[in-house]
Amino acid sequence: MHSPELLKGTLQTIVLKVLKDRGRMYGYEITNCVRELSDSRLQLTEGALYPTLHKLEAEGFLKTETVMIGKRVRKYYSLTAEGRASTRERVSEFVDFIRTMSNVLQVELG
Amino acid sequence: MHSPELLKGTLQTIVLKVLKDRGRMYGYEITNCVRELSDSRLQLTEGALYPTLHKLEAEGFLKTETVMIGKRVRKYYSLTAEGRASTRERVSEFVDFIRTMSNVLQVELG
DNA sequence: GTCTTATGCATAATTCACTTAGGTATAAGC
DNA sequence: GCTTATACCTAAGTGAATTATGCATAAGAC
Repeated sequence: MHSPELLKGTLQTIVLKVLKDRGRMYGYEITNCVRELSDSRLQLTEGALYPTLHKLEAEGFLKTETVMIGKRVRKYYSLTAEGRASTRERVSEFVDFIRTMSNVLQVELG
Repeated sequence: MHSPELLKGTLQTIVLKVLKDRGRMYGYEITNCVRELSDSRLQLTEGALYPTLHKLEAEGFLKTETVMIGKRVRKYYSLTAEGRASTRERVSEFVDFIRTMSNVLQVELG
């Protein structure tokens, strides 16, 4: 696991990007997806994930669709057009930030 | 300027690393140094910098030396042995975090 | 010669994303 | 039946930042 401090400010970007790459997903699925993509280095907590999803929805970046699986509720999230635009922005902003940081810290990436 | 959210959790690492690279520095100098290294993309605020320096000193990572320049006080900071070890750790942790993130976000760096 | 900018330190109140800690409920494995 | 996995949610607390101050000396513009 990484120092969780570093994750701050990147959670929204992560959520938006995996939704962009995979299309429709539900919360629990996003958690597992990120854990796999990160080789268990990133473990999204529910207390962080669900409020983030609700916020992104309230801001118009995500839309939802609720499905019943037997008697259990499952809430699928997907990007709106605005969400796709925002994802592009945030990812490129993140890449730019990394370039800047690697300059300040004098480290090589790639 | 970058979205300031991304900076969270990286300030200590930045301070430690520039001190490692440049040796003795004072607060105001660190601010300017980081601004130059980042092409004005990172602007450390005093309200964040000074408390951070004090904290790192209290934790034994930095030591200080106060010098009078005319009638003005200047407080130089430099790394302790522990500070150097911690810097190595944090920088490599940051690089590792970036690798993980580039995997999750499916972006190419370098 | 005074007015603005640069130098240089510092702290206090507030914000906000996250952690921690709880709560509810169904389904599957053993 | 008991534990684990699935699946949603919220509330209190933390802590690193922002924002807003405050103080003081030195330099440059004009």
